[in-house]
Amino acid sequence: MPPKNPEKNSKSNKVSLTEVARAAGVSKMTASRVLRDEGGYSEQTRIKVMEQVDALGYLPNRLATVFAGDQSSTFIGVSIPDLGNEVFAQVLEGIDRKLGTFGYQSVLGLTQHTLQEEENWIRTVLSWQPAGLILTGRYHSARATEMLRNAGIPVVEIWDLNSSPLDMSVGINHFDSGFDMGRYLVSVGYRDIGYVGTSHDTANAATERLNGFCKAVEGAGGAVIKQLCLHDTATYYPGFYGTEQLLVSAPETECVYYQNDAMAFGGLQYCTGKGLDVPGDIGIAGWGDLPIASVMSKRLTSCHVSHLKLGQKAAEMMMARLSGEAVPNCTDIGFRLIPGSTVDNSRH
Amino acid sequence: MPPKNPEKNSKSNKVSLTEVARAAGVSKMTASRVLRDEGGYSEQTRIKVMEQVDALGYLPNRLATVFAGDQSSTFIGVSIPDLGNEVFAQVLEGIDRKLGTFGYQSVLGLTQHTLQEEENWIRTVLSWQPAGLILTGRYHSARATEMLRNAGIPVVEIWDLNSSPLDMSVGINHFDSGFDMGRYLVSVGYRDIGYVGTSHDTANAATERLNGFCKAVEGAGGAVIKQLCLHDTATYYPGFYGTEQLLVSAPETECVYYQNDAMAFGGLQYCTGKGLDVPGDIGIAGWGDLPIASVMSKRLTSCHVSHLKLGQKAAEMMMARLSGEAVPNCTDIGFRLIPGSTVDNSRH
DNA sequence: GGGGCATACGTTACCGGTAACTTAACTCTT
DNA sequence: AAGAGTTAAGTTACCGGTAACGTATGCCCC
Repeated sequence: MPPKNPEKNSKSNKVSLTEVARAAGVSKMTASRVLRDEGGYSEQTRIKVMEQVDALGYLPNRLATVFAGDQSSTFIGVSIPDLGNEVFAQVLEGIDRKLGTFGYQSVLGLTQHTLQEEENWIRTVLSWQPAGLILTGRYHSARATEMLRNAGIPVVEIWDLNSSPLDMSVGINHFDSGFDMGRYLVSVGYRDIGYVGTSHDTANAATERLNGFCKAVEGAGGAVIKQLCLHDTATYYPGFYGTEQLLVSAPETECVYYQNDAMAFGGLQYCTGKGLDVPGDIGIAGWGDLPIASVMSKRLTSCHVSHLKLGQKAAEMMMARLSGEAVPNCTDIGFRLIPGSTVDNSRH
Repeated sequence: MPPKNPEKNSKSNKVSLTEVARAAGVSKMTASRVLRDEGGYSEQTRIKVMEQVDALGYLPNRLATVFAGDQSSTFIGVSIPDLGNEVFAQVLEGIDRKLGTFGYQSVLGLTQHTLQEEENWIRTVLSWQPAGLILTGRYHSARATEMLRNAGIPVVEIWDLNSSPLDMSVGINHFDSGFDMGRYLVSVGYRDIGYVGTSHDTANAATERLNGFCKAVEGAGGAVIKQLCLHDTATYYPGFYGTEQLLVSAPETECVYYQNDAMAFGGLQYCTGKGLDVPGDIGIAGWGDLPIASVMSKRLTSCHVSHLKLGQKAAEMMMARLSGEAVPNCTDIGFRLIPGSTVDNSRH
């Protein structure tokens, strides 16, 4: 199995159509017609060819077909920032499952939230002639944008809703989702509010949520008294220690908004561990509505987005476009604020 | 951007090496040499070619190179059961990140824990001439096994340690990990023990953990009084309601072993919600050691496996093999029992 | 009974690169 | 000054399929 002996092994066990045809005593064109069920051959010939296909274990080389330009590939390049964040794993699951039902494959790229990584990946994946690309985020480097335009293949930008996408876009309006949460928290009576998130080297959806959040809070008479942007990943433990940092530097904080549910959950655990009552002493709100919420006795105040559906929708739009259907270039899958019980809605 | 007009669009904006060469006034062989930095051309020529590469936005077509058989592809097919399970997402993250550092790409396949899905995916992905495959699990259909042998490419089987793998294997011994937990639970004094997991249509690692667990428990004088195998996914909520079912049908249960941490966490939440003291009234043990454990005040009794490292190791073994290095065909990355505080180790 | 027309093939060319070989123009020897 | 070696190219063939076209039968029907 190891390719120890390149010159011997490189072609040794790969059976080509030519070999099948020779074994069956027909031309490779006839064998090709049989395999593609194209007609123009006798039943006898079909049987002869299929016998050899089975006997030799022939597997077609799709590279050759695509390369020859007779059809496009069934690759869809999919870029995702990271899979440590459960929501992105769900998105990818939705994408790949849906693509699979159409006989397409995901070629994965983890871009670690950086445009340079994304650009490098785009360059590589385009060289494999994918049928289309699904990219997380609306921001791309100038070179990436140029390559995408030149590629002439469908592109779906997911996550951030993008009213003027490169091609197609599906997601939610993160500014609005932050805004709604800000308005909600102030409406139930919070004034001094903190934020705990992580910093990235580039504008992203979390930043837009924060922007929307701040605008709503300040517009409604509250104040975002402290914004903590950790140089860390947006998971449980940074939420935990970030909350400690926040409460040390701003002990008057009445409520904390987190970049996502994992961080919020870390914060919740920090607070209860310190003997603080949530939401009596402090309110906690996250974003994303993790599956773990389904078993929590205290429902986390959050914002629900169907990540699986988002992925599925992206894949569906891609497939529709590839089959020539008209596709709206911008699809909002919506979100739903979850009041939960980690903020106190009876402060008034 | 949409491929509306097939005959016009199919080739329209894809610049080939021939066009670059013509524009630069050289033969395509010379252009090829420049792009591969092969030498045998003047500095003047190099500049002329590179100018045209930039001007025309030329991207090489790797399909052609691989197809011509001059080098192997940089695709690695990666099959994963599902991404809803956080541990598999971590494995995939480890794989893809490591592959990325070598310039390789993952072609994903979500096999939903079924051998038939896996077989179908293997057939398809092999037609793309991947450089190698990384498969989750040691069980494959007969046809899949045959295709894998014929393919003549490296294969890494991950997750279950496999002493006689198809080619290479990396993972842990799940039987032993279940065995250790069984022995531990009996050693601290539990006798009537329950199990909550999910059922699959095929033998898998969770089944082996259960087998090891039962053997240890029974060998040490305890009893697995009830095994609940839900027809559901192995996540939080099934752990929650599965625990209810278990405790209704076997109220004498002193301790519950779960298929994984997500289910165990669901069970923990069910028990505390019902006013049961954990571990005072009932013990709870899981498997996998989820990241969320880092913020829990009560550490879940579990079994730690470095899933990210598992993925990285799999990718490293693949890369080592592809570069011709000798690779041990079986690598145990080990596990570590986490006593935690959801079982009572002072019952004696 | 010969022209028209399916049917069942075979032949050729091509996709975009690269290996292997060839060629033309220099440079350097002896 | 002729032969050898080097440099910078160009030419040809090939990978594994498929589109487009060519061709040899057999059959029917006026």
